[in-house]
Amino acid sequence: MKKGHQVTMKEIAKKLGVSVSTVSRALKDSPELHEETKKRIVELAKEMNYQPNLLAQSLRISKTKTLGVIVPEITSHFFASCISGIQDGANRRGYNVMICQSNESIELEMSNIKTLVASQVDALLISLSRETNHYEHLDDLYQREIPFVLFDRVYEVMPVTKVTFNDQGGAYQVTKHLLETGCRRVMYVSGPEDLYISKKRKEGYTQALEEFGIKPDPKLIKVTDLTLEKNIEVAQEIIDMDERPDGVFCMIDPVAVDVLTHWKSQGIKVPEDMALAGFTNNPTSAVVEPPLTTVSQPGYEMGKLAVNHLLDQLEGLASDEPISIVLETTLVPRKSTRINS
Amino acid sequence: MKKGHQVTMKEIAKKLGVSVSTVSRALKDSPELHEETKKRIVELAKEMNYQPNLLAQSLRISKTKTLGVIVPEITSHFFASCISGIQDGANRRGYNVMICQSNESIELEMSNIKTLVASQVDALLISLSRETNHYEHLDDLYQREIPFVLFDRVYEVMPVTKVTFNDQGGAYQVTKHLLETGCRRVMYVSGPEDLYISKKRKEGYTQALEEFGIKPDPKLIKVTDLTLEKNIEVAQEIIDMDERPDGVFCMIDPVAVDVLTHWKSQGIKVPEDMALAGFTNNPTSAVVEPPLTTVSQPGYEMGKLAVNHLLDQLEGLASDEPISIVLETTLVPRKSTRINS
DNA sequence: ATGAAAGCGCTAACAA
DNA sequence: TTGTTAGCGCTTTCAT
Repeated sequence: MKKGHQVTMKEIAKKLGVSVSTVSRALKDSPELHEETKKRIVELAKEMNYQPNLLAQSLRISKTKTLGVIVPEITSHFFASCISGIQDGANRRGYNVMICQSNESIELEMSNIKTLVASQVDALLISLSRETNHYEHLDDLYQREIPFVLFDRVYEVMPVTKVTFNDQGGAYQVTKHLLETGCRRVMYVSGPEDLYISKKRKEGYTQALEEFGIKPDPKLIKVTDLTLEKNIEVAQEIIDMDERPDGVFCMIDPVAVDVLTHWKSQGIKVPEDMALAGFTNNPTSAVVEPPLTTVSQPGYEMGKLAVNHLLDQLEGLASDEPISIVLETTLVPRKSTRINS
Repeated sequence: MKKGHQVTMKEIAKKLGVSVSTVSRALKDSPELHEETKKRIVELAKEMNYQPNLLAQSLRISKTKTLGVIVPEITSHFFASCISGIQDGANRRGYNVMICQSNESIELEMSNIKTLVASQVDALLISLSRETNHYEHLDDLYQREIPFVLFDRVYEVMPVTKVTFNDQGGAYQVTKHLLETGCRRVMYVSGPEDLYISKKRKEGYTQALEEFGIKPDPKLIKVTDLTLEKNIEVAQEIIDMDERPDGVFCMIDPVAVDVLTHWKSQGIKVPEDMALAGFTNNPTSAVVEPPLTTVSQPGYEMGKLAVNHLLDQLEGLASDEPISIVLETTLVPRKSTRINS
């Protein structure tokens, strides 16, 4: 399959009997040109449907006006929202975006970085894979002074700009909500314990308990690997407990949805038997029965903020000093938690 | 924010006292080199962490090994799945992918095409925006011999490769299912009538009715613009009908979910009062109460097929003749339709 | 087996 | 006001 020919400056120049530089100047509206020539060139360019070759341009000025984005999973609604925010923010400022997904694999994450760097992206926005537990590839970027920011799934000690949610605060809010609506034995269903968000949300959970004078009970913490099977296993374990909790806070909505589904199949009533809450505000959480109390994390905003700050830095509008941007979350109370009065 | 320096062939050449061409040859493992020189070069390159500048390479060989993708909405689960399939397929064959979303706007669609073409992508995969009702921008691509395929939202008469689902077949399946489970007054809730899928699914709906000897009744067709408000309005109109349908097939899941939610709030029981079915098999359709009967469209497969055929064409493994690939859908019966026996 | 040179399409310093 | 020249990093003939 052949590819059609693209009009170049050279051709325009030849047709008009001027030099390529004149064409170049005319096309970027340089003031030092004769109005007449400029007009002729611009008109012919339009007529011939000239499109600049961004490749050549980038090579020449060593800037691609392209950003690389790496997310763990494009099909996750949250990350899709982030991407959407990044795209919109980038486009508005004349930048393009190359998106890669790591599929939660550190290998792919590293190879994604490699190709994006080879493609000469001006900077990167990265959300780390679940598997990522060593950070040479990030160190390498840092070493080579390739600008990047981390968002949502960050490596805390990396001295670059990081954009995160106040996970602890969100977990605090939702746990407090459970306590305020009458729960006294609140359980936390955590994801893998080395995950940043697992830890942070646990901290918020503990904080709320302590504020209510409740001593955290290790029996009231369960861990899932986030697979459907394990989620169901955990759901069943909760049913089987001698002393069941009266409220359960799951680290992310999908876990809560799986738990809910299993419970319903086992005749457990939510919130009457046990209250249930999630985190993230996925679309599904709103449509399950009963609708799930959760914590909303605006991914679109996160993406937009991250890209805007990155571009501010790139373009010298903001200091290069790495900063940490923390977005607040909001509690979304729904029927899966008791509306006590 | 400055960007770090990248090692070039020139530097390697200088360090080793050889020419750039020799380095180039060594790095692509040309057979006509002295083994010894080759080894020295390759080793030094690795040591210096040399990464080829894809920009320069692309400019030279006029191939970027990059594909452009345009989807209406990245946050839609279906399109995210398509993208995922496209990415995986492309990466496996050494290609990168630049993704854009049109936000269902023809303006953005056109400008996306423009930037992708300017970025010299080797080919495009496009799913048209809802707004797209004229096609000069596609004609233009065609004229300029820039390879592209259309997927899911296609322009039927365009002589390029198109990948679609058997929408008519899917609609037929689900309507037939409604009829087989006892419905006799089956309604079709359509999206905007100029949409390709609105039409195709209506055809399948009509076909099933006719097969059951039922004459299509214009009163049993309603149209929504797919907004929440209009969906609810339609849901209420159905409730208010003198002669209600006993089964409703909505063109896409989100509509069905909105209808279901509204009905539940009005005390309508599904499927007892009316059966309900959707199309697409969105994640939400599985978790609503009752779970929604729907038709599954594997987006990942669609993306993979589309990209593989495109690359086959690009690389001469398949004929350039445009073909039409039609994927079959599968009925996913759930509790929102009566399980009659 | 290796090097010199040209050129991909563009920009920009320097000349004129 | 415009042209000439060099060069971004790479590949690829053509010499040697």
